[in-house]
Amino acid sequence: MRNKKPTIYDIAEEVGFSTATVSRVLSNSSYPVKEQTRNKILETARKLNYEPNIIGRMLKKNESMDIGVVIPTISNPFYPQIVLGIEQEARSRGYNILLCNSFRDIITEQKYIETLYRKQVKGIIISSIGENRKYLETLKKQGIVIVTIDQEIEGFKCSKVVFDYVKGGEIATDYLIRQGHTNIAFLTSPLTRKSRRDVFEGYKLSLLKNNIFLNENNIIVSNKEEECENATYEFKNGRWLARKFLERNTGATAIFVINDMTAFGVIQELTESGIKVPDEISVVGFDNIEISSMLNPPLTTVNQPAYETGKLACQLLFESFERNEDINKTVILEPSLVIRKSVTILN
Amino acid sequence: MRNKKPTIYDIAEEVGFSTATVSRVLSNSSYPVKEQTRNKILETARKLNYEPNIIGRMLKKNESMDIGVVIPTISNPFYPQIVLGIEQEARSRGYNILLCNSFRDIITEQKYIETLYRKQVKGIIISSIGENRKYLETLKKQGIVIVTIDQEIEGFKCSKVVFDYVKGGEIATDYLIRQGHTNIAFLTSPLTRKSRRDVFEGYKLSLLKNNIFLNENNIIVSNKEEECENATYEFKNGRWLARKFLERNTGATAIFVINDMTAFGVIQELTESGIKVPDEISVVGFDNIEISSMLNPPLTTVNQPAYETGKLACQLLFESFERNEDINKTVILEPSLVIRKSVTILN
DNA sequence: ACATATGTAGCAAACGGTTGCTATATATAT
DNA sequence: ATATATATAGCAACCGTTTGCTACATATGT
Repeated sequence: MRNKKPTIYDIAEEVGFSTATVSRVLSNSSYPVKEQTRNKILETARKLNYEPNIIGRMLKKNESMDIGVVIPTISNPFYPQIVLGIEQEARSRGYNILLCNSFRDIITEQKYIETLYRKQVKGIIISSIGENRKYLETLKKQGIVIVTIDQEIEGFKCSKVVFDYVKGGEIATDYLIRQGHTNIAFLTSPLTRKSRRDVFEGYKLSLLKNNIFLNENNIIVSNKEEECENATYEFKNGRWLARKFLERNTGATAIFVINDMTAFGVIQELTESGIKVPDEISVVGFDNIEISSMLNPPLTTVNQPAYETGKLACQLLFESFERNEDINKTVILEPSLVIRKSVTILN
Repeated sequence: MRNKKPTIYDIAEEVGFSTATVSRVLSNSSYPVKEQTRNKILETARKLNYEPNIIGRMLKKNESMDIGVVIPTISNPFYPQIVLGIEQEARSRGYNILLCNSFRDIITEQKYIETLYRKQVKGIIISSIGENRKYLETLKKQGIVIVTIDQEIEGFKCSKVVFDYVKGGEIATDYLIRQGHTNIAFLTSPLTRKSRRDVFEGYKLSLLKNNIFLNENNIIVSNKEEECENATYEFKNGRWLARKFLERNTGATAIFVINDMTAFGVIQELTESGIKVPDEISVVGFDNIEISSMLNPPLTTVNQPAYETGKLACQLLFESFERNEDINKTVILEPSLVIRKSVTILN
């Protein structure tokens, strides 16, 4: 029933040459082999449906052609784009990616890193919860290249693709102010992550710069600890935040929401409460995930180039591979505002 | 700079036992080893930061703990859910997944399958374009388990998770008719895939059953060949279809769209043309991707359980592994209608 | 006391491919 | 004719683990 997969030994026997020669032909080595011999080997390989066993090759060369990708969850649409960027870049170099959803759970993340290590990946691209620094340091010492995306790991030296969250928060708020809004609410999930604190920082910076007094009542932070970065969860969180917002009744004319997914929830809650976006309240999000343009109204938001992030991270990885050293380079991605239709101009 | 990773030899030398014993301890073999010896080995392993080299193990045992997942593109939100289902199931058994985006391109798909084969994956879960049957048959003969999802491969025997698309098309149309709609348009991307033809079949079946004459003008098929199953592309396609629909002016009061992503485009185009959904025109989609509930209005759609699909596919895979034979089982997933707010009751 | 089971450990051969080294034949240079 | 370079091929060790087989010591049964 089950054929054994052919090996170079089978081919060697069939053609009457040694496995050394067969290997050299089949691995495109630069080692010279007589044209006639080469042809005979190639032909036989084709005939037997031979495909090299990468495991054998890996063992000998002591490196895999896989790179590990650790993200919170593929279910949040921000991450698939990153993964796509990584994958495209990796594939063009013959590498594959091992996908790991950590759900930002320390244990899960740690287990995955361990597995990747055992699987001899050459590198890991990770959006980490940050608690596994020690472990990652061990890997790094053993020659595995680490690149962080989305989240930095405090006190850990490695290549990283970072995003200027502060500036992102700033330009979004600046924009609202330019449209005449002065009473601007800030709705966010818990500020447990630096990226969120940075966005908040940008918001405050903008207010300060524009001499607008920060009304503490306008800051609404969801209290529940987020279980995982799951699209539905964030959406519901948005609805919760919007309800709180309505209760507070601060007279804000605009809302800046920590991310698009949450903003969708905010908008839906407002809409269902009979409040029109943007006519009565303006909303701006953060991330610019693909569907933000498909919403009704299309969401004005801060663009965080996910695909680019993945692509760059992967490029940094390969740069390290090629130079055969840790380059510890930091690439900073700049935010930009995508103006759509969820913000109105105040007269 | 770069430490060499410790191997069982290092440990064997350190503790003064043979690699055989070390291996037995470190791989949790049932082979009896003296408690004292075991402890000494475990301790040393910990001290040296030892992690087994999976490549070596794989080579010896001749099997990897990876399974390949081939999907059109992770950027279409339907697929991440499938992938998540697969991953969760795989992880619980200690397996990892190698992610491959084929973009439904024959060559890309074929290359990926080849790579997976070389990487000695134990199984492949694939939503295939179907042209690589021959190649997959070779793999199957060599003991690699194949499970298809989403799309069947004509004439290829293997386990599959299929979805009753015909019924899906039927219940959606039934529902519209029950709400009083009799003039129902059907908007779709090219009917190159069986799943789409099936949905169309269901639509026609429902009309027939309800004695409603099928108006050819109500069938709108986008002509452009789809470049890839990309979210933005499908969205734009929806806008194009809606424009065509408006031109045709058949007086339809409801639109059945081939998938949610496309439906978003339809809704946006209608909205921007000043037509209110669902007040003036009802829309029902297909897929029930996560964001469908977040749209404005929330989309009434046919639920295709993506996460379940992935999970079941993975279970079928493991069933084959365990029984060590091809089980060629077919699991049929039933559609259900998710009623939200994009359909109005006609008086 | 002897035979038999059991506990504990090592030897060495795999797994499939790569590659440094050696060997021969042929070509080129002197 | 001799020395040197090049083309072509094989031998065998190696990558890190696993495991069938062997070996000895101890325990158990009679």
